[in-house]
Amino acid sequence: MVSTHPEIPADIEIPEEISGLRMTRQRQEVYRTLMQQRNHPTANDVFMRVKDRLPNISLATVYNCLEALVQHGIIRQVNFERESSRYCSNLSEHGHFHDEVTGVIHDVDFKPGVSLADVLNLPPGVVIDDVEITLRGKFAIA
Amino acid sequence: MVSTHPEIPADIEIPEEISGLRMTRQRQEVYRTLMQQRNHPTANDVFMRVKDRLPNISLATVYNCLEALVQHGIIRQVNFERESSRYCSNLSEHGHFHDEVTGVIHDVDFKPGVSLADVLNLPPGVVIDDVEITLRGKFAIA
DNA sequence: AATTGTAATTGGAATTATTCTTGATATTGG
DNA sequence: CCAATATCAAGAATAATTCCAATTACAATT
Repeated sequence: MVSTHPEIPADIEIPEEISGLRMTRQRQEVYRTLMQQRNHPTANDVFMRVKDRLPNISLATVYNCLEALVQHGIIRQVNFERESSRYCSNLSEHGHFHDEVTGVIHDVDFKPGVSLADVLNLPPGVVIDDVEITLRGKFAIA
Repeated sequence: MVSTHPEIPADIEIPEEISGLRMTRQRQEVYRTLMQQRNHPTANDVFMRVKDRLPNISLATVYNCLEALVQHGIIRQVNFERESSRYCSNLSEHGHFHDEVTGVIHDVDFKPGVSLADVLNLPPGVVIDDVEITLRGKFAIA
């Protein structure tokens, strides 16, 4: 099943600091946007949305904030082909299904209890730090 | 196990036409390079290598050739994060393991008989056209 | 409260991979 | 052979992202 996100309150309480990262106003707003807008927005999408609350924020700052959040494991960066990076606050390990018709990206969860090693012939002795699973396709005409 | 490639002869016989694509000299050389150099070269890597045989070829032509070959399903284009695209003549369905230490990319085969649907909770009714599995990690210190 | 050092932000310039454009060249079908 | 079409080369253009230098904010001391 596609993961459904729990309802996100319009205003999220964001702590002063998350895993060692100082949460400045800009970072808070970037993070809040990603919590609320779970459709994998690009940096520019986030920029436009955050401007409502911080009209003076610059795109470079949005990039900086996104990078800082990614570095600290607070959000995930997702790449599709050569398109703009997208960002995602869903930290649970999951893949992405990219609907070729609508362009919408759906999170796809792993079935419980499966491990990659069950599926792939990994080189012996590897330690996997990160996995990216991307599917492209369409919905069958009903 | 990591897929090993069969030995590639230094000079490969390349037909005039592959799956409807006219194999011009430039496309032949680009393709030959990918057959011989199986370490997932970038467009620029291919360019530099092909120049030995076709000194007048341009980078734009290499891009054109690569795109034509990808469109006709003769090679695969692989993306890692936001890096330059890489190209790959291994058409069997496989994933990639990106060694963070050395930068080397290893092909990773699926275990026989496994299907993605066994592993992922796909949205009902989807038709998957393409799968991309990318792992990042390192070799454990022996 | 002022000071000092560090980190963050801004705005614009720079970079990089890739695509586009245009005119020249080659190739194929009639 | 000639016309139509496809391909190529060279460089310009583009788009996403990063870099840079100059402020600004913040935190910890004094």
